Amino acid sequence: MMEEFIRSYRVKPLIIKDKRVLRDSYIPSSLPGREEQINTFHNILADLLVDSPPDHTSFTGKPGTGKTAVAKHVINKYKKEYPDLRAKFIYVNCSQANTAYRVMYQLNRALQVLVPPSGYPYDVLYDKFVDAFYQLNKRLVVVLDEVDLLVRRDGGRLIYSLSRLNYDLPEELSLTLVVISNTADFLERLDPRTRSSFEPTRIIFPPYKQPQLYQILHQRAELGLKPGTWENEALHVIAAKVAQESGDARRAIDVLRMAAELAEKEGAGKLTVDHARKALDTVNEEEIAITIRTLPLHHRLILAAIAELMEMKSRQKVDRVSTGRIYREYRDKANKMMVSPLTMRRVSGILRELEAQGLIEIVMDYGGARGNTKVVKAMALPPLEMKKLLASMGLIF
DNA sequence: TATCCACCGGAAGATGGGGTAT
DNA sequence: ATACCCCATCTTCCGGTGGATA
Repeated sequence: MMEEFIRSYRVKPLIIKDKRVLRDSYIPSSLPGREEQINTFHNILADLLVDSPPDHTSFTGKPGTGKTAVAKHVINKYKKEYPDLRAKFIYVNCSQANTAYRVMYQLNRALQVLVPPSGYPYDVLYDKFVDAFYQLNKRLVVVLDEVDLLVRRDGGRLIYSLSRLNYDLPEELSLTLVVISNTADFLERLDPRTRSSFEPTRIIFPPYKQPQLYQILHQRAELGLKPGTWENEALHVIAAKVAQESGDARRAIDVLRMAAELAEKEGAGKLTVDHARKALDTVNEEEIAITIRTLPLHHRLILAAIAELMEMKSRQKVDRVSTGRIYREYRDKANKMMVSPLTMRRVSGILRELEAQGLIEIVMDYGGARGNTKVVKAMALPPLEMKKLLASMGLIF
């Protein structure tokens, strides 16, 4: 068995030419279906060519609609074509830098200022950044990717202070913000003060349609797989399914990679429709397993409680899986494990977190005299499988 | 039309664990 | 050792909320 395992990985790849191309972090030289967005953003930055400040810009669209790729693509182009531009581009991903302090830390680092990653007063970092900015004497374009994660904690104070900064700057300096977010209403959720000093040009990223997804997959296959090792029909199958469920190019590319790996492992000479179909299922389950594995203890306990109740519901033993019902089930489990349970307020919040991670589906139930509550409508996996998965991670019931 | 259920979810504060500077 | 910083997570407090019911 061990030998078999080793052999399967020592086999010389027959299909995959360049694995990096099959990852979503790879940025190809052209982005099918996003020509309009590229054009718009390109034109906004064109102000830099006549040394005037570009407008603030916001990118909005669901995950996997090419926002980050377009931003990087256009910026790379400027860097390459106009190396002497009196401007500097800074990219910050707010999924890691999700507080004002950490963003400021990144900005300082980008300007070669060394500051500690924590422990300092925020104002000191801000002042150091402004000093370095003057010193640099170039226009700045700051990209804040996944900015919703920052705004959720910070309430937009950083965006406010960075956009306000422009009013104090001399003619030859400017700071342009490019904010990238997954939610369309993120601008509306900023506080009014911020919104009046920060009015970005909006670029919208609609989900990919099937033909565009096919083009994207075809492009990746051409670059990442050896010639003649795939059936075009397999790409069509992936494109069709993904277009129908989400239009998420990242997922489509993940599925393609998984399909190629499956074909490779089987020793098949070609990536077929069958591999595509199998990959569509596998990717989903694996993602769920990974998400659950990284969940903190109480999240898991709550998920286990939900699985328990959902199963009972399918046997008509429970009529609805509501917050209060979940809470009591969870509390019992926690007590049994000698863990002190969290409060209901917290559990209510965790339910929203589990929903955001795609593990459960919630609907509000306005039950009149029965009161209002969240009700779990569905889980990402059937309750029994969910229980099995949780049990395999050391949670015993 | 007032009441009331069973929660919702914002705000603010406590807690504890990371850090720097002196 | 002491006095500051930042920050994620959780608790406490509490004013809503939609619609069935009286």
